[in-house]
Parts: sequence; structure tokens; C-alpha cells
Amino acid sequence: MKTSPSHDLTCTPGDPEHPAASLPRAPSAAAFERAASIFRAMGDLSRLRLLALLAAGERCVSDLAEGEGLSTVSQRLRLLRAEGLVRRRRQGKHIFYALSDAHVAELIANALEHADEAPHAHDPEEDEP
Amino acid sequence: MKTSPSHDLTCTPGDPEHPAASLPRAPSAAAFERAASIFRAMGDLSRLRLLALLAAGERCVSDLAEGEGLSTVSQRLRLLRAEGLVRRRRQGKHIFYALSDAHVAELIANALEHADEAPHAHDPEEDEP
DNA sequence: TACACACTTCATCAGTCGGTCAACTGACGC
DNA sequence: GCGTCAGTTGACCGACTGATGAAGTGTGTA
Repeated sequence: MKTSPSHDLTCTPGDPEHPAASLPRAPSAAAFERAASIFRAMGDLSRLRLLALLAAGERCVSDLAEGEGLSTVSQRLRLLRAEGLVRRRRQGKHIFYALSDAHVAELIANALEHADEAPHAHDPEEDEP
Repeated sequence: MKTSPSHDLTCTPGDPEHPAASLPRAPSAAAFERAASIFRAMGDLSRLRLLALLAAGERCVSDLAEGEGLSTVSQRLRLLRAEGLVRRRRQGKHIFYALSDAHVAELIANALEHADEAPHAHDPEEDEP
């Protein structure tokens, strides 16, 4: 099987043991864009923390701010809302934010789990030298 | 439960039905940073596509490039590798990349699933007016 | 009605990100 | 050895991001 295929294909995997859980089926381009922008929204430490706080339950903005700039937090929430990750509802003076969907909490939980297992290998020489 | 704690807390939720699947337990600050940078790495359309390709199995770089700049792809892979999302192995002239962990494919699958359900509500007036 | 509170939006500005080009490394084949 | 293919690395540059402060909106209260 190591005999090269000799047509103009650039390369062929030799003996790959894919860990590939593999994706359900080929998803649409739009789904990819959505997914990427969800990830982008979650790819910021302060926003992620915000989401984690909301995972514990509904909160109002000034509660979430806790010493940080109110305006800053508001903008973060706006972004998260634009991505459909959080919902808000008004109650009198206050506006309460919550995760729009348990799916979001799942994503975070998943990533944290993964983060725990892989202790961030910053530029290793080679994985299999 | 709804009796307010009465210290200087700014606001208390009225009748929140948290969708909160809620996180397993309070995770470490380091775990949050890791998770955020994983999300950040996945929060780019081209990188996400790369990962999705790899979810289907091992591939070499020039195979992944497919008309795109080789250097560009290489840099994307470098970033993903620095985040521990992909692994590489050398076989003769070629270098094969694969997902480092089935966990990654799970994350992508999860997000794509969520992306399918929520059709991206760009700035709605109010969620509950 | 006037005022204070709880947020939001706008404009600005520094920091970061991603792509491109050029130079470099490493493994074959001659 | 020498050249070539496969891929990496570094440097630069335009584009985007996130924080900040000032001004605006809307709601309850005196």
C-alpha cells in the first residue's frame, strides 16, 4: 500500500487512524458561517465569562458589570445578542439577560471539558518525530 | 428562593425560567482562557472549514490547500496546532494533519447543529417587548 | 414635571488578526 | 553533490475588534 499511486494526485494518506468522530453530514456553507461566527463570539475571554455567568441563571446588566465599565458590558451583550446567544427581557428599570438556548451552555461545557484534558501544548517540536 | 438577599445587590431576577443546562461546576480561570482561545481558533470560517475537512480524515497540506495559497493554509494549520486542535505527522515528503482529538469534531458538530436551529436573528428590536 | 437610575448607542483610537510575498528548511531523486 | 518538491517561517500591511467616554433613551419615583 505504500506504492505511490503515480497519477497527479498530490498525496494520499498512508495508514491514517482517523480519530474522526466525523461530522453528521456535509453541512451547508451558511451553517459553517453561522458556526464560525458563534465561535468567534465565544472566543473572547470576557464574553465567555459573561455567558458562563448567564449559564447559572438570568442576570441584569449592572449585576453582570460588577466593577467593569457598564458600557463595555452592554456592548459585549449586544454582540452576543446579535449572534443569538443570549436573550433579554425588560422588567421595570432593569433588563435581564439569559442564555437564549441550553445549546449554548452545552457548547461551553464541552469546550471547558476539552480545555481541561488538553493542557495547551504551545508550539511542540513535532507530534511524532 | 425569591426573597431578595437585601444587601447592596443591585438587582434580583423576578421569575427567571433559566434554560440553563448550567456548567458542571465552577471551572478554573485557566480553563476559561483555554476554552476561549479554542473558540477563537475555531471562530474563523477558513479554519473551521479546515477542521471540518480533517474531521473526515487525515490530509496533507497541499491537499488541503486546493487552489488557495499554500503558505496561508500552513499558517492556519500552525495556529490550530498551537491550540492543540490538530496533530501532524511526517511521511516522506508529505506532512499529514489530523484532528488531535475526537472532542474537536464534537464541538464542531455541536455548533453546526445549533447553527442549523437558530437562523441568525440580526438585531431584533426586543426579544420580549 | 423634574429627576435619578439603568442601560444603550455613537465616535474614536489602540491593539490584534489574517493574507501575501520572499526567504528558508528538509526529504527525495538524479 | 545539486536541483526540486513540500512545507514552514518571518515581515509587512490593511482590516477588523474591543475598550473608553460622552451623549441619548426609557422607566420609575418624588
